[in-house]
Amino acid sequence: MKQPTGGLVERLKDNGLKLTPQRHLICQLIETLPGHPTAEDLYEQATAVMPSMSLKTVYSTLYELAGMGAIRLVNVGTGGFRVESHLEPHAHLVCRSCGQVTDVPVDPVADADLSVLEQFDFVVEQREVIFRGLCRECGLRLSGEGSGS
Amino acid sequence: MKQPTGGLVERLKDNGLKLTPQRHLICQLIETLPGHPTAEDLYEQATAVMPSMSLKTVYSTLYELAGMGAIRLVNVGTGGFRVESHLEPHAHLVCRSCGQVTDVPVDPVADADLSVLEQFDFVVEQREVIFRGLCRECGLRLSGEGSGS
DNA sequence: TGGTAACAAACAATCGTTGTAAACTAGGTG
DNA sequence: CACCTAGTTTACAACGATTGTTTGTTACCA
Repeated sequence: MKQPTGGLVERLKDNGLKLTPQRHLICQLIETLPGHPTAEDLYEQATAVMPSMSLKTVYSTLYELAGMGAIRLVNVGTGGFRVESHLEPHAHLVCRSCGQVTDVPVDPVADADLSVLEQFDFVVEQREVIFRGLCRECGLRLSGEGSGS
Repeated sequence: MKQPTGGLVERLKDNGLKLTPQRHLICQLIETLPGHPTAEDLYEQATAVMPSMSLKTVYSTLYELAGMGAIRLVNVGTGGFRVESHLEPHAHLVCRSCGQVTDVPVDPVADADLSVLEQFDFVVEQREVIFRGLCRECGLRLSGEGSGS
């Protein structure tokens, strides 16, 4: 079994989708850009290389990739979703000031007793853990502004 | 023992805000409506009683209540935020088919070792756990449609 | 070579939300 | 009581993110 680490392009083809230049570029960008880009981020980067790229194409391609499980689209409440290409279970830190999203390579729910869920007859397919607060920079900046002068 | 005004109205007054008829109604609705209403839900219910109610007033009041910590506004990725008047730590079940949000009275992160967070210099103020999947009704409905018994 | 199906582009429309400015309301003052 | 002021609500326009529609454009096949 090959681990599709950088295999977005492969995944597209495996799922019967054509590898168009637009899709190729979007896949490359997803694998290249650090952090959790938004659709808009990808669009900006894409138009720098391929000016004719449509924002609609970015959205369509993201939904195609998400539909085949190659990426995840997460909504952390900062307006718009973000592309998650790192699929192992992990948590997110979301800064309430700058909106930055950081991966925490730990699954806080892993050891939890989830037997309570059974009584809800709810089929869990995915879970999401978000820690909201202030990142280092925003913490320093805000406390500096507040007490300074 | 039903509290006629509930706690939200008190909180408003304690925070120096006037208890206008609009705010009173919104507070009542929040305490009355089951589940996790959206701003739009509240607006619908409110206009049924007070037709002049503006959607903007609903939003403003919600942000005022949230600002004083009387409610929480959670975004579970179903478009728009939802009002959470139940503030104890708990998780959410979100159905990917019908969008229904259900409280799970358990805090799966409670026992987790969060010392990893220290290395990120991130001040956690709040946490959110979401289980995504299919609720009972949607699970039955979809499997019924799919396999056609 | 023309036909066809998949795809991308342009652009308008939609949804949830927010900004603006005008209008209203309650309480205090003479 | 008419008037002032601060806080509040309203109508309405605007906004950012996303989606629908329509019209090309492209690759491929008989």
